Amino acid sequence: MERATISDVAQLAGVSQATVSRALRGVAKVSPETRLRVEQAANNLNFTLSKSASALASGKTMRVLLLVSGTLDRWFNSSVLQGAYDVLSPEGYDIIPSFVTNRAQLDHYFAELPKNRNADAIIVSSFTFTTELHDRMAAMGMPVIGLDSPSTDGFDASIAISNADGLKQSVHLLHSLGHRRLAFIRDYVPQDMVYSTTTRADCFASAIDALDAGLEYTILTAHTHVNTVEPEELAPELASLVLSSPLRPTGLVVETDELAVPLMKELRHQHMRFPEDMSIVGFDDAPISRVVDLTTIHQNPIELGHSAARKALSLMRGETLERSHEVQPTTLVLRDTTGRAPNVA
Amino acid sequence: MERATISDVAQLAGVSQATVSRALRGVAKVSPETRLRVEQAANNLNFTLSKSASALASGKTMRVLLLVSGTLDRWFNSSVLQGAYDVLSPEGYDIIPSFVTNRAQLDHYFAELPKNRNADAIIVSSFTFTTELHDRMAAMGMPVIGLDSPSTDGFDASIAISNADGLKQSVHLLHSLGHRRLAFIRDYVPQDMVYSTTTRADCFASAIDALDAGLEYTILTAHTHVNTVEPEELAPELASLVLSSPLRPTGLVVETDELAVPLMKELRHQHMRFPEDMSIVGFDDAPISRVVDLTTIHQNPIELGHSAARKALSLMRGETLERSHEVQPTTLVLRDTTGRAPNVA
DNA sequence: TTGTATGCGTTATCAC
DNA sequence: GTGATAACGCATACAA
Repeated sequence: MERATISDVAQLAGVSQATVSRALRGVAKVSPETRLRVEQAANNLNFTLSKSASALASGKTMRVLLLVSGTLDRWFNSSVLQGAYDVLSPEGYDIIPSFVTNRAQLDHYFAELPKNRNADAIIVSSFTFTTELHDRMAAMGMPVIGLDSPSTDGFDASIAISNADGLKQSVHLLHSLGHRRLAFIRDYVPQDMVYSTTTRADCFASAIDALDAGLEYTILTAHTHVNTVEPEELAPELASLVLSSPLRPTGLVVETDELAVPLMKELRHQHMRFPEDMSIVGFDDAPISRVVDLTTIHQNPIELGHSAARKALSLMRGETLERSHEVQPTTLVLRDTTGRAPNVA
Repeated sequence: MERATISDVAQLAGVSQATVSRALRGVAKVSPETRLRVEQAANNLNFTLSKSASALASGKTMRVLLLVSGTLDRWFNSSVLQGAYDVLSPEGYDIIPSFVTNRAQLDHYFAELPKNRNADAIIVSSFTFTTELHDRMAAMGMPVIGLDSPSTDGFDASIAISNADGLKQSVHLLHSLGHRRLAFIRDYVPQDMVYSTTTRADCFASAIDALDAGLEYTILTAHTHVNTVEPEELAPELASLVLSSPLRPTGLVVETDELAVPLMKELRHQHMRFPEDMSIVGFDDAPISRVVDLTTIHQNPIELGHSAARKALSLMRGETLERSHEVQPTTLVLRDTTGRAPNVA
């Protein structure tokens, strides 16, 4: 009843350890008959190769780390995981997910885990890095793939979306609908920020400046960080920020759908109608936005996961990527929460 | 620049490999001074233990498998993952998630992966098992923890929720609100069913029978399986099933919130008002249900993950659980989609 | 195509 | 409390 080892299989098949190893992995030259015999023997003994032993002997762990910012049960993160799984799993790789929510945890993660050959590559999602961290990653001795990172610095490869494009699309939409006073809504930005979504506010401002159409805008920030509470708990505060803003914005752009939805709900409680009184644009095209017919900027985190995983695969095989750093386009999804600006003073 | 091994550290610290191993793991007797010296040496060399080597030598892989039914980016599954992570990660365990969506994949999974000592335990979520699979699991040589499984058979431990209680609560609620004709809505149930949610229809029927209050009911099933399409694509079909049912139900109980939300939206397009014309109860209390104020049955998959992980931990340590198989209660969450039955013929 | 021999980096069992 | 040393189960030159 003890689990069998490779030599048990070898013995039963009447061949050497080495041949069993070759046959089972389908590499090198093994005659069809031998292969068959080995496979049958392995089957009889209920045998599969030990990952630990293989890893030790070969130097490849067949594991890739996935580090995300924020908990694993968030839509974006779990979708990235699913995407990475889609391409890595068929190739025999295990994915080891983990997450951090602040700079301290991030530092600790990089200080502890990856000094060693405990994985063949790491995919790092949605972080803003310091140059110090870049150096540390570069010294890690394994490919580091960035996903949705503001910079490509320190990454061997990366896949990102263009927050700038997305925000530009939002701004242009609202502008063309006649809105002249816009607001960007976001949650609290920690000093030790690690989230790349925080760059969206800057993109929003840049888009308006670049448009140069005389639009006024303001950036409204909640006091509480959304990761410490549920998004809907921020809604009252955000709503009051919007309604009490001296600018009286008619066009709202929100950092994420997750934030936009409860905000919109709260504003409706305050008798604001969308899009008659106000227009609102989210970001992400998360499933929730379809439910409430929210106009938003589409991105596909599963695809990001695919892309990052493919880059990881190539890098692990020692190939050189023709395009190390790529950017996925974002698209504007028009639904029911945007319309012509109201005729107000 | 080559990564250091334990002997490099030993040399630098002026001790033996064995002592380094003991010191770094904080086990057995090592004098404080020695420990300090070793730790400094390890730090200087940027050294951490190799998981592969440790696993091979010790026989413990420090890995636990998490097998879920359905993709990893679904709310329930990613929450379970997060929960398991919360308790396993601090203990030094890696979690290796994977998923299957049908019986064939499930069989393949069990045929391939776990014959071997590639993990110390496995958590299996939301499956309906055949006795054959039970036997296979029992023979796997590692603790098997069930999560949300209809039966405790074949599991060394398990944590579940009471679907029966939840459905009973739904039925009683609708009954006490005066509803006399109920319908249970679900998506297509594959022949080779692996999802435990499919048992909910049975619970619904049993609850009505047990109530014995003369309620009439019907069970409405979509033709397409929700895993092959987006939930909202099923909405039109489900809505027409509801509205064309000869029973003319006024109280709807839906298998999951994920299904209830688009159904309700579609029914509203058909001029049904909730709860004036109809009442609807979901199941899960997924975040989406809060957004649309759906009355539903609450469960907490993160807690399930915690519980399963704790059981796994104990089992891996060779402890005997005082309560191997536990059931978490479900609670009814009243929101805005349920009300008194309409006064119709 | 197949077999032999060595090493991968730890842990654990002994001694001391 | 610490140091040798033999496993652990496999991959891979190198031979044959």
